Amino acid sequence: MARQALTRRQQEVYEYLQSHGEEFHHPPTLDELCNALGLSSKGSLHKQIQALVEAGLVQPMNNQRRGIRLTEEPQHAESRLPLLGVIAAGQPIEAIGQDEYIEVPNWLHSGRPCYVLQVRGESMIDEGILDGDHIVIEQRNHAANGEIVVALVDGNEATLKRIEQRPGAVILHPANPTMEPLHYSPDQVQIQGVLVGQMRRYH
Amino acid sequence: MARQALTRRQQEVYEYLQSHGEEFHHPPTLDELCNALGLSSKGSLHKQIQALVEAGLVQPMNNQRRGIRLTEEPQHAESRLPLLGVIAAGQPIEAIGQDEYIEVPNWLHSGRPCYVLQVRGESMIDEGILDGDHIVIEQRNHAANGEIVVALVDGNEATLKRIEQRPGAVILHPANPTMEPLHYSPDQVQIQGVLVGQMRRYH
DNA sequence: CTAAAATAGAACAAGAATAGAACAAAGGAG
DNA sequence: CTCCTTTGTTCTATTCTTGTTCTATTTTAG
Repeated sequence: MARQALTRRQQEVYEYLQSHGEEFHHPPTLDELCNALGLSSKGSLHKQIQALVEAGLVQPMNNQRRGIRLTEEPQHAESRLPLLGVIAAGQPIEAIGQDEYIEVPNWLHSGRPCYVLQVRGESMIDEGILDGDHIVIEQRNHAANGEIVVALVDGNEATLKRIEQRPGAVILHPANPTMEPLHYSPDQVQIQGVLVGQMRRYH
Repeated sequence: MARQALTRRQQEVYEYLQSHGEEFHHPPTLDELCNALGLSSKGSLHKQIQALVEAGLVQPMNNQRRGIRLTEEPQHAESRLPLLGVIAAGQPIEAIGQDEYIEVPNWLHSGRPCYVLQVRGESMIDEGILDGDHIVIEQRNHAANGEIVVALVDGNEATLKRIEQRPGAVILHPANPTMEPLHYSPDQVQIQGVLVGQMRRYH
């Protein structure tokens, strides 16, 4: 499908659907969209929508009346995740420049919101995570025992460790034989995310 | 296309598009660009843009009106590399089904031809390569000392090891303290590729 | 100084967007 | 099943937007 570039208005309509599409109880009808966009003719809008259909961005609706809906997460085009910074055991996460993004293959991260950190230090060496590796973190504030998490200890020390949660205690296991497991009270430890992927380059 | 050198103004316009192009909601029109550049005549600007089109730097827009856009975007696309099979130290590479491909971020592999293998076994555990990891291999039949290579020993045993080449001998260093370096004669060892990247998923 | 480049400005033409009406098909109510 | 309402589709006429062309003038570079 040779995707023709969108015109200005088509772009606007598409972006509106992306951002405000959720506000409708049901997928919006042409009239509802006209209203929302300040148009007074649905015939005009229909033409725009039709262009989006041909561009593969909107589900074709052949005379059906199920409203306008976007195609399912189409090309996953944004397989880029924000690269938030550098994590070194025992230190705050060091932010990188602003709005840095990095390519991540889709099969490496879950469908849920994720971000990427770069690892500094050897604290996870026994888990096969080396200095300089990029790790993919799923944004969550809870974890299952045995998962590797990005945890914030005492509000400012970020660390990457395997977690064990017991009644009244949280134990963080470093994957480095020279370090001891650390015991905390649950309110000292805040889970920032769970490790779902890892990448390394050698050249 | 013999790319004619850009004039001063053409260069300026092009650099502006590169740096400030993102600031526009939609690809800018000639008028918008005039405004942003402090020009008062779009006729003039059109001539500059036209030169950039002929230089191949700006997408030609034949009477269409969808704004000015540069011709470089599609490099973000994530490429897929062939997933050839499973490598386990000391065994032939076990082919996976035919024509299997896997997404690999562009920054992980070199520009040169590469393929992907899945690792079985613990033989590279000290290099941070675990059982189940996917590794990206650049197709080459030579390597520098210290690089990690996929080597074929005696014609059928594939193995992933750090290589050391001396006159008259090839030494393969497993990255596992329980294994000894292996010495071979150069004609026993055939290099199949060099490790350039590695990926792992945890879920 | 001379040629090329850059600018302003006007005028034009074709694409894009709009309104509005009319029509057709779908879905629901009775 | 039939009628009626809703909603998608098609069409035309009109207006707006924006790329294109041209010419005259000014600025810059060799």
